[in-house]
Amino acid sequence: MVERLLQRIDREILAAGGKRSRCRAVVMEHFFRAGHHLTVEELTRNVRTAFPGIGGVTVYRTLKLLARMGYAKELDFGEGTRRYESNLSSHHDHLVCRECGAVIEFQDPRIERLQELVTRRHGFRPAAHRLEIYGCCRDCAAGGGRAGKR
Amino acid sequence: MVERLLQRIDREILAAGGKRSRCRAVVMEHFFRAGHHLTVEELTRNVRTAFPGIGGVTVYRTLKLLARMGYAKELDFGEGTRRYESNLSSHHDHLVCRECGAVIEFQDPRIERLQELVTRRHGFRPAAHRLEIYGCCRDCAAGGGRAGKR
DNA sequence: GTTACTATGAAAGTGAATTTCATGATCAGG
DNA sequence: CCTGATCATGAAATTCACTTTCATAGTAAC
Repeated sequence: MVERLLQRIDREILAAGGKRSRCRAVVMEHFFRAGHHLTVEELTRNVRTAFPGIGGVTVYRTLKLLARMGYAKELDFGEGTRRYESNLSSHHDHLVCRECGAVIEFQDPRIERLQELVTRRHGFRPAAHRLEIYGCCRDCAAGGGRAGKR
Repeated sequence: MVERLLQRIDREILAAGGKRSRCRAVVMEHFFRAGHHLTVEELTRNVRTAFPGIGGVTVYRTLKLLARMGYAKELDFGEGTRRYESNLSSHHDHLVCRECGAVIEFQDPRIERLQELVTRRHGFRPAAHRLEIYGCCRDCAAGGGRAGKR
């Protein structure tokens, strides 16, 4: 599943004049296997468990490349550092807990539809949007609020 | 109108142990008089026309102060630099044109209501949200797309 | 005034992200 | 296989927005 995808991306890179590389393959594999919303630092840590020598710069470059190719999306929850997520699943928005940092994905076609209406009213041609709701997740609201989840 | 507001903020600062200052007053006045969505750099440029000597650091500090006091809101349209807007008008969201950088504000109670429903479904207690729709504004879609508007 | 603060701005410091550059891989074609 | 040509890599340097530091100037209370 992920293998198939990596092969496709590899072919695309080759067609564009790029070359295969072990490092990049490892980074991409970890990126697509990992859940979502990874910072570069987190992903670098993960990758290093399997490939200790890898430089953080390469992770940056690989994610930028994936973003340019349309396979990754850059997120910004206002933490001062970017997060990346695979762009393969369908569109969704984010609930971000300000207590523990948990991120819940959600999707609601009614919101999408309303956005259509709003943009049309302003003669605006929508290309993308981002909706983030910040607050307090169920666990944190309930009691302790376990830290360091995400 | 703005004078009244500035007096109120001044009193609040005094009550908190701060002191009056010419610089800060000028920055605040320009901030509240200017439209919206200013970067620190833009506001600094504006302020310098009336008060040439002022340092950018003071503008940063004043905006941070206003944000802490709840009179300003920090925005982030993913440009790599923050924008600030007065927090006095009612809640609204933003249409951001990727061609010319124009920002249109809009408000739709139906979107707010749907967000209520979504968060409740996830046991999430919402505190704030941000919705930005990126695309192409009417002017840019129509023809030339005048640059440097915003 | 005098004292005790706070505000200011130049310069230095942060931290994430990017670029540079010498070195190491990878590919195409002899 | 080699041999170039070119891309990929990573350490170090750079950039850029933003923050902090620190000596000086300003402001308020006495």
